[in-house]
Amino acid sequence: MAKSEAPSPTLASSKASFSFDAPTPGPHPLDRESPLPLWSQLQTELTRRLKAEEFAEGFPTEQELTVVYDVSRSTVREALRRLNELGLIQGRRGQGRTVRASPQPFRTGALFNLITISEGMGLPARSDVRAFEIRTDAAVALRLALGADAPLVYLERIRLAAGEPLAIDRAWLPASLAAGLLEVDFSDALLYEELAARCGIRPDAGKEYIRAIDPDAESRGVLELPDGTGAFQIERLTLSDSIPVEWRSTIVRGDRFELLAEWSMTSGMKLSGQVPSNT
Amino acid sequence: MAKSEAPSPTLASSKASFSFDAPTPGPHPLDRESPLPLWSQLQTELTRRLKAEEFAEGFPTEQELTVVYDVSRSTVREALRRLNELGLIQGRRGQGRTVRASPQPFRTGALFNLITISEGMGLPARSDVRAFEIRTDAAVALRLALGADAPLVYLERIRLAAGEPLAIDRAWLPASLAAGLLEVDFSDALLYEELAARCGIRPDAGKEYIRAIDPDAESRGVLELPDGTGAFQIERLTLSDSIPVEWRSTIVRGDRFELLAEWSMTSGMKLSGQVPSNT
DNA sequence: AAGTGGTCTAGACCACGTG
DNA sequence: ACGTGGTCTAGACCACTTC
Repeated sequence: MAKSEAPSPTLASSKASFSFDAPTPGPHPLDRESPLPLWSQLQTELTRRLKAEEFAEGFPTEQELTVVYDVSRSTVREALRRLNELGLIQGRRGQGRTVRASPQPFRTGALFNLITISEGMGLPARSDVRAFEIRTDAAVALRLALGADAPLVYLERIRLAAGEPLAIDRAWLPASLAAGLLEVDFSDALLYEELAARCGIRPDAGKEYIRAIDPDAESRGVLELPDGTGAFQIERLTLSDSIPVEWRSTIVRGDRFELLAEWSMTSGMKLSGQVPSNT
Repeated sequence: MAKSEAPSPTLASSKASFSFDAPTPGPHPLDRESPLPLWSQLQTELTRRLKAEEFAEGFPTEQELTVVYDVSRSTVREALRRLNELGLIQGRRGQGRTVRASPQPFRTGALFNLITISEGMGLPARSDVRAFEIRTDAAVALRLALGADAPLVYLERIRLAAGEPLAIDRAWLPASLAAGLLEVDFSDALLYEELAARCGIRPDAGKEYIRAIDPDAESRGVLELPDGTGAFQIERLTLSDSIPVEWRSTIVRGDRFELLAEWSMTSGMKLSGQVPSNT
């Protein structure tokens, strides 16, 4: 059922439109010349279509996907397995896969709470890009377990929320892994999404140091932070497959952000960020 | 290399010992008649051998496992994938798989990390008791879900670490529950321990708001906090059996304390406090 | 009976780390 | 150069659900 008698062109039917790059609806072809694995491309592609709500009338079967994207069933399953782990879809033997209502506010192991705190906070992810280039930095390279003069992709952004500065965000990534990011416009993109889509890197572990500081005059100016107000400094080492992929240092306005830790015997601990609820 | 020229019988070599059921060392055969998938049996089998520390000298390669257990590489990989997800082994392209040191000393739900942060921090819990009495406080009573003029046990302490001030700690508890505490000398006692011992109250849930502030002059004086340094404000509502038992407000020196959050796909999140590891 | 996902096989080539 | 894990293919049979 629900076979694609669709008006939109499928990939299998013809090669008529092979150079489409615009955000057209329907399936986009995979790039067999890309260094990214096919399953990774397929995962990104299906995530895109999920967000575009193209599967409102049911998720495709494995068989359909092998035909539409012209890959083997194993490749399809590898991509679907990851989507399942991320809580985006759900499958059952005999009755196909379904799109999950909400991306699970709280998945099994993979909670990205801390990662997403300074990455969006649920607010529009507008940013002011102050620097985006290749640099070297001996101190950062050390933390990334690289040589002192290793080239690094450096991205410095002012994160805005409701039009007002919320944080200064500085990120360094090994250029050997992340050079593919350089063409992205990060005034309106999420770093970890682009990292997955363009570099095939998906953070799976990390360490975060959270401190309370009194920011220097320059930071105060950039953040428009009033006197008598403090700030968080959050430094983060991000790993993927046990390999360091990012060092990040973020300064967050203390009057616009707080951490909320909830704990209970039964459900364990949950940490989240939010705008201050009182005082 | 490391082929098993072992004294223990391998499966591939012969069918000589087919009715072994005892906990013998070495590989046990899989049961092809079992309703359990082969990969599941293999996962169980490898977990058993891991616990028996049979892989102290290196984890077998995929190729070896296909031979020893007589299954396809896909089946082996399915089992290894799960062991990896559970954090028992770790693999990298080109250099084989290794047994992971410890499956993460990470208990399921009941970590009291945050609670113990200002309660001890691993340092001697010396305190300077500045006030300890019955009071009323309308704002605090509201948070404890009590009437505005309900009597509260109020305890204010300067927490010392290595003889230097670390934090100002103010705690309010309903006098109806905690009056039994009044005879304790809290210069050298832990609040939650006394609460359990004398009042039979054991916190089992809580909520903590963590903010970065610029402390006022009085707090700076008490904490001996240098200029140009920030501080944490940590407010906590503690529950026992869903009943509020404590409201606490703590101001912690930013130069002597940091939060460390560690996150991984396999083990979830862990939050702890420590003295800063770097600037 | 037909279609789905779950399991399994026997190959193949490649990227990476080490000798 | 070699062995490792990573990816990919083209099949196959089975268990389960729905019709």
